[in-house]
Amino acid sequence: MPGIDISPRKAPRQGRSQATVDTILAAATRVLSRESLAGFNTNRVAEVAGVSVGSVYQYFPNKAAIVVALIDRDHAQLADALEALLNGPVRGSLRETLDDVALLLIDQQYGDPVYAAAIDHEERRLPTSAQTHQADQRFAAIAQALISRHRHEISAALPDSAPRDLLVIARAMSEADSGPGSQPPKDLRSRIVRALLGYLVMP
Amino acid sequence: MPGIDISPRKAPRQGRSQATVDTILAAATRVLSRESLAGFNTNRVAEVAGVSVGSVYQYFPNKAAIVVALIDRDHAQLADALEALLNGPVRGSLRETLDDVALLLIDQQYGDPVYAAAIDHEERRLPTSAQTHQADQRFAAIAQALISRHRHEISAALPDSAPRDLLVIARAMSEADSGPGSQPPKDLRSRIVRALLGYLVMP
DNA sequence: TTATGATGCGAGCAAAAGCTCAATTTAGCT
DNA sequence: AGCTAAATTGAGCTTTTGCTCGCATCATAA
Repeated sequence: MPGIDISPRKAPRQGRSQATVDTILAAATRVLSRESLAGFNTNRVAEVAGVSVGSVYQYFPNKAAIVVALIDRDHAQLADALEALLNGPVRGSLRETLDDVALLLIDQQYGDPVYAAAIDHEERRLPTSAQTHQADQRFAAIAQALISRHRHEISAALPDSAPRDLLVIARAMSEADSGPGSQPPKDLRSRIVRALLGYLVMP
Repeated sequence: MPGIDISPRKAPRQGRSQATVDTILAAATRVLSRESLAGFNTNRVAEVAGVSVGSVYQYFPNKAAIVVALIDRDHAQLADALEALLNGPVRGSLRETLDDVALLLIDQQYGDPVYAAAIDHEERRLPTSAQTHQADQRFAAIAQALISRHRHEISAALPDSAPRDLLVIARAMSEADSGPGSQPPKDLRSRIVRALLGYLVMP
């Protein structure tokens, strides 16, 4: 089995085809949200999108590529939100900033739990696109900026992989046991802050 | 689709059938280890085990049940190892104990990375068996014991879900980017300890 | 208008894989 | 030996689903 090739088949040139691509991605989101991964197949996506399967495969070489496109979109959105947070007008303490970050991640996870769980799941299995790599670098830079800004409150002997560790910890805690329709535990936000802050200030 | 039923089909009564069950589980482990989830199917498991598919379905109602059996086995082994650690003759400081715990988790993850990744992946998707629930309770008790024993070094205002958080954090960090054949980063162990200890001592 | 390429269609092919079941063999017991 | 139930077999049924391809339609420019 020669890996999964997710390189795009063709780029949309006319306006209507771009609209088709958007419709397909929106439909894919809806299918994942309503029927989870179990109900996610290309025929169903086409049906919900109101286009034919042929059109789907005009722009996506295979099923995986659709999901990767969703992953990339979500990553970019999250990176945007985090950057807006860090570069925004109000700059609070380290704890306040981590609190905001935690809220962002929780919202993303619990806003559409079934969809988020499906995406999380597929993220581990699918090949990483160039855009995914790009988003990862943005995440690392964001964490690095946060660390630099508050270095006086933070352990001097921080591991090199601290940025990545922070993301891993925060995401894992957000994802842990978020079943369909469940509300986030009231103390989840403070627990995430505890973990992140604890990691950072440990001497 | 009424969820996945993994209740056992029949219990082996004779010695040879117990051996068959063991052989099937061993084969399933090998298939996951060598060919990952992509190559994991019931026909292949039967082939590697040297039995017929029919025999597989004599004891496992469906493919998922095979994986759940592996998950339960691994959880039980891990809980055994952790209990041995905590109840063992040598009782070190909190940091030393966490260091041992981290080593255990890393060994489990990197000893057979492809297998471990596959199991981790399926764990999120499959229904939890009674045994899984039992193992979870053992994990919680282990963490609780650890916390009680070192409560003088630990924040008094620890969240109720601290035991679960510790496990989530430690496992997520162990699992993060362990590709096939890769060695664990030299500092992974200390980073896990940093995260756990940081979470526990945060005031 | 007409030529050309882009876009869209959808029936259906082909492969994969989960699982069944009627027939057969083996083990344990009297 | 003879009987019964447990255990095993494996060809193949059935369903699912990713994906193709020949044809139709639409947009744009000359």
